[in-house]
Amino acid sequence: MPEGARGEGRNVGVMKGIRRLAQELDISIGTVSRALNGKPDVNEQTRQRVLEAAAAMGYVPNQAGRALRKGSTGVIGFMMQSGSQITGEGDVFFMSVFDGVQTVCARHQLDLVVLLCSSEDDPDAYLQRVVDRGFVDGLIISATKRHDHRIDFLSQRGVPFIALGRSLTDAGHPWFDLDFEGMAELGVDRLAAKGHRRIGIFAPMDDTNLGYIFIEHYRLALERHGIAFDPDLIFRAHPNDRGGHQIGENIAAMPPGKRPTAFILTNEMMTVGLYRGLYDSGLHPGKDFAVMGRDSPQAHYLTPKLTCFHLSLRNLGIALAESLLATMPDFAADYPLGVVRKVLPLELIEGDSDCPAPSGN
Amino acid sequence: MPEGARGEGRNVGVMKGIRRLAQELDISIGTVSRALNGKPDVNEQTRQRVLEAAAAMGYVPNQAGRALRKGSTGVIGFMMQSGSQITGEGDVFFMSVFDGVQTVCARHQLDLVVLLCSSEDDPDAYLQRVVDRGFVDGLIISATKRHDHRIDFLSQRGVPFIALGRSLTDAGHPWFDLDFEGMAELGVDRLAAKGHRRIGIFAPMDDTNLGYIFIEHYRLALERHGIAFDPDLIFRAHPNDRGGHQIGENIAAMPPGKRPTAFILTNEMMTVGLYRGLYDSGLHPGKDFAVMGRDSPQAHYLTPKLTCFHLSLRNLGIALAESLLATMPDFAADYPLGVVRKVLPLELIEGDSDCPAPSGN
DNA sequence: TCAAGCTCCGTAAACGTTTACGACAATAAG
DNA sequence: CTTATTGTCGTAAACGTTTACGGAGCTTGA
Repeated sequence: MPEGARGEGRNVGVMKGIRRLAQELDISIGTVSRALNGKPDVNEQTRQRVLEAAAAMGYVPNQAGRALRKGSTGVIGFMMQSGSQITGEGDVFFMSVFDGVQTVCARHQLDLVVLLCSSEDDPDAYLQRVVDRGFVDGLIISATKRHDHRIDFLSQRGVPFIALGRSLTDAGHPWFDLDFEGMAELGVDRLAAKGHRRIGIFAPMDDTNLGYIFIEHYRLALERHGIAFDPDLIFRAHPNDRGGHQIGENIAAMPPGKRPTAFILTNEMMTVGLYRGLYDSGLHPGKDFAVMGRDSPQAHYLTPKLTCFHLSLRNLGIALAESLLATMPDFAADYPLGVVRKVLPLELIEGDSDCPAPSGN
Repeated sequence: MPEGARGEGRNVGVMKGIRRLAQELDISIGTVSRALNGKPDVNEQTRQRVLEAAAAMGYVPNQAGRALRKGSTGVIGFMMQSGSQITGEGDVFFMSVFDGVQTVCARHQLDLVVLLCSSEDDPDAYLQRVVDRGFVDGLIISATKRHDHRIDFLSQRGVPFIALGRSLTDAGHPWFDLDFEGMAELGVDRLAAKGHRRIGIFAPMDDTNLGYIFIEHYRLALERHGIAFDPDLIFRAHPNDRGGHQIGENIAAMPPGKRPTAFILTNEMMTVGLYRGLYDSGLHPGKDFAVMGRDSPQAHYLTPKLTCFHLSLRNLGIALAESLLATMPDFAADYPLGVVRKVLPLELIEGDSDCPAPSGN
C-alpha cells in the first residue's frame, strides 16, 4: 500500500484545503465537496460529519479554485464612478441601497463588492477589464448616462446586469429608477392646487438621464394645469448642498415678478443648501416661498418641516438585486420577474414647507 | 501529425483564453504568458507580437486561473461597516480616500474593491470569510474600534493589512490616522491665545478610538495653558449634521456662565449643523461664539468662513495604500517604509469663525 | 573541435475546486 | 437466482493560468 494514501491522519497537516478535510475524515475529496455543496448523492450522516469537521477546522472553499472550475465567482459588483455621482446623492443614498442589495445577496451566499472607477480612468475600459477578467457574475451599474456605452457592451457580452437609472440607450436591458415622473406630477399638482403658477425645478449639469425625464413630466403636468412652460424656471447646479445654496441665492436675485414662488427638488442633498440660500437672501421657505424636496436624514431637522417625497432606498436596493438575479440563470427560478424596468414607488410626506402662493401673484 | 496541433489557425475559435492567443500566434502558451507578464526570457520581437495580438483580440487573463496558480489575487480590499461610520464622515471623506488608494493600486495593476459589511452580519465573521476564501491580497480596515478583534485576527493569520484609525489592540500592526492630537493642541492653543477658557469639544458616541485620543490631548493642552478640565464641556452626539445641530442647541441652552465660548469639531460633517444649531438658538459663530472645525466642501460656503484644519484625504489614501504595500512581500521593495504607524500632517486654514472670547468672561 | 555559456522557447506540472462517470454494495423486482 | 434499481462514494478530468525545467540553437573561448 502506497504510503500516505489517506492514512488515519498519520501525516495530517501537510495537505491543505479540501484535501486536508477529506484526509481527516478518511473519505474522498469528491464526497466532501458534494456534502458541502448540498448535492443529493451523499449519505446524510456523512454530510453531517463533513459539515461539523469543516466548521471545526474553519474550512472555507478557496475562491479561485471554485471560480475556475465553476466558471462563476459568486460575486456581484456594484460599479460606481468615483467623482460625479457620489458627491451628488451622498453616502446615505448609496449606503442604504447597498444594504438592500446585500440583504438579497446574502440569501444566496453571494458577495457584494463595490467597484470604484476612479476619476482618472475611463469607465468603459474599467468595465471591460472587470468583465473580461471574469470578476463578477452580475453587475449593477449606476449613474447611467443619457447615452451609455456600458449598456451596449454588457448586453452584447451577455453579462447579467441591471442599470440604476434609465437611459436612451436601450438594449432591452433591465433597469430600476427613482420615480421622477411621480415627483414632477405630484409636485406640480400639489403646488398648482395651492395657487402657484411659477414653479421652479432643478436639473443636473451632467448627462444623466434623470433631468430629461423630470423636465418632461414637469412640462406635461404644467400643461394639464394650463400653466405656460418657462425655461428660466429650470435651475442647473451641482447636486449637492452648495448647488442648493446657489439656487437659493439665484432665485432671490431675480426680480419678484420673474421669480418662481415654489421649487421642486429631486435631490436629497440639496435641500439644506437651498433652505440656507433662501434664508441668506431674505426669502423664507414655507412662508413666502414653497419648497418640496426629497426625504433624507439631513432634511428631518429642517424648519419648517419639509414637504417631501419619501422613497425607501433599502427597498430600491432589494428590488435592484432581485431584478438582477431574475436575469441570472442560476437564480431566475427564485425571481420570476422577467426583465424588470420599473420605478420605485413614491410616498408623499406632508410638511410645512409648501405654503400657498402669495396672494398678489 | 495529429490534427489541430497548433495548426495555422485552421480551427481557430474553438479554444479560449491564452490557448487561443497562442494558437493564433503559433507559439506556445508558456511563451505567451511570459511575454504578457514581462518575464525576461522572451525575445523582444515575440513579446511585441504577443502584446499586439492580445490587444487586438481583447485578451485579458482570467482572474480565477491566475489567482489559483499564483496564490494571490491582485485585489486589495477596503472594508467598511455599512451603518455607523459611513453616515459619520460622509461620502466625501471616503471617496477622497478611495481615490488616493486607487492611485497607488493602479501603479501596480492592483484592483481596489470595497467590501461592505452590512449592518446585519458580524464584522468578525465577515472578515474571516473574506480572508479564508482568499479574496484579497491585502486589506484596509476602517472604523477601528478601541478594542478591535480584527487586528488580532489578521495579524495572527498573516494577512497584510493596515488600519485606518488607531486602536488599543496592538499587534505591532501598521496604522494610519488623522492627527487628532494635532487638532486638539492647535485648537486649544489658538483659542486659549484668544482668551477662551471654556472650550467645548465633540466626542463620538461609539467605541472608535478617536474620541479618547482627542480628549486626552485636549486635556494635556488645557493643562499647558493652566485651564481646568470640565467634563461638561465634552459633547457627545452622532457624527453628522444633525448631531452638530443638537450640540449647537445644547450649548445655547446652557446658562451663559457654564456655557463654552468656543468649540472644536473634529468631524467634517457636523460643522454645518453646528452653525445652524447656534444660529437657531441665537448664538452667532464668529461673533459671540468661536468655532474651529475640519475642512470640507460643505464648510466652504459657510459664513463666517470657518477656521479649520485641512487634511488631504487623497494623500491619506495614498499613504494608506503605500504603507499597506510596504508590508506585502511583492511590493515592499518599492516602499521601504517599514511598519508605518503615523498620523496625517495637518494644516491650519485661518477663517473668521474663531473670534476672541467675550471680554466679560 | 569541444565545452561552456547564452538566448529563447516548448513541455508539463502544479494551484484547489467541482462534477461526469463508473464502481460497488445493498435492496427490490422478476 | 438473476437482473434492475437505488444509494453512496471514489476516481480522474477538467477549469485557465504561471513557472520550473530542460532542450535546441547559437555564440564564445580555449
